[in-house]
Amino acid sequence: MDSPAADDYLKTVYTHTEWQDAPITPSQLAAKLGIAPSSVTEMVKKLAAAGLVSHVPYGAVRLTDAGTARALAMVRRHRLIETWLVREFDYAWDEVHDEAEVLEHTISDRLLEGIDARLGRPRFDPHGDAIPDAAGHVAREAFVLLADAPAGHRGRVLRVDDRDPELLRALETAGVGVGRELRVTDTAVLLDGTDAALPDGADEVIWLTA
Amino acid sequence: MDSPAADDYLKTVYTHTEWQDAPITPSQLAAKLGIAPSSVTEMVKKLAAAGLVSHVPYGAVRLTDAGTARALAMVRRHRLIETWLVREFDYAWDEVHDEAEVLEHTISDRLLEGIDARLGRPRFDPHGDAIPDAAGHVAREAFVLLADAPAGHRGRVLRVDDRDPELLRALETAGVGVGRELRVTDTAVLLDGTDAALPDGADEVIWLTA
DNA sequence: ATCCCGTTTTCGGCGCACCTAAACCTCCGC
DNA sequence: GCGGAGGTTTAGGTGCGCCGAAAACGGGAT
Repeated sequence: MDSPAADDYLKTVYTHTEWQDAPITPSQLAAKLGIAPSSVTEMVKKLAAAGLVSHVPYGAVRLTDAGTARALAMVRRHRLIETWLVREFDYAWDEVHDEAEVLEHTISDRLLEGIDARLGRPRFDPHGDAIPDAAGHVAREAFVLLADAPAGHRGRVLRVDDRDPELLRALETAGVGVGRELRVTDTAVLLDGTDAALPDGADEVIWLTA
Repeated sequence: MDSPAADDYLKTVYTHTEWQDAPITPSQLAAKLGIAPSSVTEMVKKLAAAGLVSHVPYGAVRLTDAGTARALAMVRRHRLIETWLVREFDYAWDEVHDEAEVLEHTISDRLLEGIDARLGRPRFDPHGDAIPDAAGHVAREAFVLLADAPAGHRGRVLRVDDRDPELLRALETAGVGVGRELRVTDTAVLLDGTDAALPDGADEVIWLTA
């Protein structure tokens, strides 16, 4: 059970629980992968048979240790490739996702290692997502979703979800990027003391330090 | 009719006639691609229907103009990637083929352009094969296969076939590389005036200037 | 306690690229 | 001019990952 498709499932299950708690359901998996729910049932059955996920009928999907290891390897590939495209080929942070999505399945371990070495073994990608090291270890920091941050909260932007390029560009324009300090009031989000005028939906894709 | 598989067929048909005249037969195609002859029949039929190759039943396979354009694009990708791996990741010239074989299908036009620019738009790859430019133009020089070179012939190594890594390493050891000058006598091949002691089969993979 | 509705699964099916076995052409040697 | 060997094609079949339609499940609302 090793194929690009299987790797995509594992990676998607992993990233789902990276910034929230609830395990992923089959329909959520289908939506994120852009495929029919019935296809998910089928693939999940195979992954479960291979010991990569655990799944009881009509229940959620969880990674086993073996599945987590495989997922971490894919996440590492994806994020290293994104970092590399931004640093060495001047891709903007909203342009790297699709290319990385393909290359993560096709680059050899050797080339990946070469890229990692050349980049100086970075621990975070351009969106602030942690890059697992070759052994699968991940840097972690306490976080809160901007939408959940209470009035008065101050925090550094830890991470911006990379799935909506348009939103990413809007944030760029607004001056919001990984590392920037934000302050939450009950009516607005402040950047350098003034209203950041965030685009719609921004509070659902920005994570701050807790 | 555009798929990695189709591109592999087109590329293989193209490269077959790059250093010799006769058009490729279905069985030769099957052998080079490592698949069954019947699979070739099937795919060639589809390629012919798409106007990419011409083929009469029981006959050889030839590229149409459209097919040639597609083949040149693939050859360009393959050779640029090989060049890049050697120059920027210290791959040896016998190690690049497999990685390039995969990446040529998955790298975007944009990234390819970035690689081309970064390499300074090279016109030859590490084996001496010409890299078509983005418009499909190829540098060409008169050549002769070492096995066909008459006694007394002197020439610069234009190209070494890259399909046999073991042979490539043996040539490396013997000191034979692209650009080296060879002299053919009726009993030996001389490099710097002394017998180059070429490995078996070497004369079938080395091309010299005519 | 029951019903209902959204979620999940089952079922049959598709396209792709490949396979083997068997039938079929071609053309060379006699 | 014919037979046969070798190359080519046809026929039938496989695994993979996907689909839509319809059946089955199960948890919240009544």
